[in-house]
Amino acid sequence: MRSCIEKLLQSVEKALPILCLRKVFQMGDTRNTELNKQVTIKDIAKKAGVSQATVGRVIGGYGSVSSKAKEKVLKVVKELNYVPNSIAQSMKNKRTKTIGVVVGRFGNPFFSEIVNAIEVAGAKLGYNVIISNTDEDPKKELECLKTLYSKQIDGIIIATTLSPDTVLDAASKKFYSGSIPTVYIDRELPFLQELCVLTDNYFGAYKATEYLIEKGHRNIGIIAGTNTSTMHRRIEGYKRALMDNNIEPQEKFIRFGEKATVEEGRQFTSDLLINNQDMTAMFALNNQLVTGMLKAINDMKLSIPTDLSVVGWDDFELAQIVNPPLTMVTQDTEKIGTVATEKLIEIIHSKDVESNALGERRIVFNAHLIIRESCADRKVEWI
Amino acid sequence: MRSCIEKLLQSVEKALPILCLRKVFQMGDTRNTELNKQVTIKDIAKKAGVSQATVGRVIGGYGSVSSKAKEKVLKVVKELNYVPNSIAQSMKNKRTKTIGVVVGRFGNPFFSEIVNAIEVAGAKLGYNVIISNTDEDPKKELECLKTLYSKQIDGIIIATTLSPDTVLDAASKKFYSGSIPTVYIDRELPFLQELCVLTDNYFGAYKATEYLIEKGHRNIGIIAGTNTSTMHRRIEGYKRALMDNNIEPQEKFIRFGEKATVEEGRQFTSDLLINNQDMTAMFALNNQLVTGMLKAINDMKLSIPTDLSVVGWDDFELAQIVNPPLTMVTQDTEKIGTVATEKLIEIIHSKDVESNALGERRIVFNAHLIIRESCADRKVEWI
DNA sequence: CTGTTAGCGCCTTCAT
DNA sequence: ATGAAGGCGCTAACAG
Repeated sequence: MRSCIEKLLQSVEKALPILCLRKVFQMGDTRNTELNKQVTIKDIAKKAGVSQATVGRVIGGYGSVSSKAKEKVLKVVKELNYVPNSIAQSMKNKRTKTIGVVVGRFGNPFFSEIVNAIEVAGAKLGYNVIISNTDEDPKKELECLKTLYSKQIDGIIIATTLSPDTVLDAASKKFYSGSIPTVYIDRELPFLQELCVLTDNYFGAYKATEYLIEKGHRNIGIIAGTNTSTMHRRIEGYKRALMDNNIEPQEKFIRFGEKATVEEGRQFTSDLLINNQDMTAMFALNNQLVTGMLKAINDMKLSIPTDLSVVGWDDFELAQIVNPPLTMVTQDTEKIGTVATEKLIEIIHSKDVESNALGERRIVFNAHLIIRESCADRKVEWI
Repeated sequence: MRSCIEKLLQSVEKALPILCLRKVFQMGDTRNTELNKQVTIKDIAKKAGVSQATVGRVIGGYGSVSSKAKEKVLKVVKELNYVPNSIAQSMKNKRTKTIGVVVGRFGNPFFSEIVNAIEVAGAKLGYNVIISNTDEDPKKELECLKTLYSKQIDGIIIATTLSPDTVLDAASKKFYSGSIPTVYIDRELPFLQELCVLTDNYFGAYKATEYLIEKGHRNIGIIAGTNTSTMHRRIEGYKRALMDNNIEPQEKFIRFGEKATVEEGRQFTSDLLINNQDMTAMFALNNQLVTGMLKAINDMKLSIPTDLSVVGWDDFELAQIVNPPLTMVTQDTEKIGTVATEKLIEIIHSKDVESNALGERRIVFNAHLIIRESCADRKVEWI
């Protein structure tokens, strides 16, 4: 039964018959011929026996053209398979119909869902999307913005890695505010006037913490990461919920990482568990941290929720079918992406017309607490 | 404890002090002023008291310039915060330093991981990435390609939604082959000569099926989707493994969907389970189908691997910590993305120099079977 | 209704 | 070492 490799190789070869190779070489002939060279408006004009302007009118659908000129042009357009050169168009009319998206890491499902929504919403309105990873590094972020700027994108959607207390020099500020339509997502810089589309992080964290408190937990660990408004607000919500219930927040229950990675989540969790025997619940503040947390708990052979109650942030499809199903705070990534895109494009268009700005400063969506089975009641005899 | 909403609102307001608003309005002044207008080479030239050509030489780093002219220019460049206009550059030298990526859906982690790798590899080599979703629709795919083509991208990486037996008319073929450097990923069209970077799907499916057979399973369900070479090869590998072990593949154990979504996975799984009481194992051929399969199994209150052994395709971080940890076929998404990008850019550059093509036809990576605990031994008394 | 023409910003040859 | 000038492909104002 083992090592049927020879058989395998045979069938692999069979699957791609030699015939294809021949075909391929024939096709090679079409390379670097007319098909390959850009067909321009000039070519159309020459072949149709009209002026470039007339071709432009037909293609652009403005001015007036005699029906037979139009017909001729359209015929040649089809014949030559003409596709307009957007670069030349952009050169002329100063818009590229392209927007830039700048996030920490595209592989992060939270961002990839948002970017997916951005692409879909953008495509619907005729815009393409250029993506850029910053790896949560402010220097890289600035580089990305410069590149996008030089590519003359019409607008930017950014989940900035800058912390809310950053001080920007004038040269950098140009790339963050005022010179090009920009919408911030997920994280906001309070010193900028640009629109920000995000989730109510404070309230989401508040609700989740309150829920754990209602279950009788008082020593609740929390792991966070990235020095952003988003994480700050979540921590604030957590602390506030504790205080509103007469529990003093303690730093020993809080871990705050650099980049909020899976590995940080793992380390922080085992760290918290080892150093706080009295901790009965934990809250991980993003999807990567949740994964890390679950790994650590798994490694330590603890069971949820018997040994530890657990709440995560950023729901994922499998959260409802793992054992036990996880209680999670969720945000609507699709909505964030869609609304950010639609607003950005509104701003872009309004700029065409008059000044700009919709006056909106922030659009905030609710975070939802989805209660499943990862939190146990804690009997509190000693209260 | 409940409805502390007033308190919440108060703290929300506190968090964004009114001071910020003032600052914001001051900043508003910088809008639509010089900062906002593109600074061009002409502006630099005028202010530095030299010709445009000299500025070009300094910035482009070619020809020879006197050191004091150079100094003057660089000073003004910094003063005016000059950023070159890539669009104009592209116009001139016919390359945009941008590549297009066309996939079914970015939200799909398999693709988002690949695209992440593409972005990283591309950025390293000075290329930006435009993304396009096709939603697994050939018509949309062609539209995407046309748009990208019109944007004069330097190359394309595509996971085509076309099935291997598609017949392309000449007009469409232009967008798939021969006119612009193109690298196919994950799925290949045997009638094209372009490079394809992908996983050995046949062998991966073969190994996984063989593994199940070794465990004593003979009635193995399989769920697939999207009419692509990828899925075909996986099904072939599965069938071949069965036949090599004297088991006749039966259509009743196979389900093949349109788009390989979570929902299809769920339906197919419950369908298979209901109609085949003798089925003891299942194999889901991509990440979405795996999720759907797990959902269905969960809904039917079956347990893995006691009631059903299960193998999935496309590993994810949580697969090792769910209960039970899942046995999975994995592919190296990062490598696919990175290699596809590097090869594409090689092709782009080779085209500059002479003809083109590296001669490579396909780069195939191994699929790995990661054995965890989702498959049970099946005692086969009746053999 | 149609053609001519002047740029968009940058590159680059040619002449000085 | 430097400046003038033409042109990439398209748009649109202007003239016929």
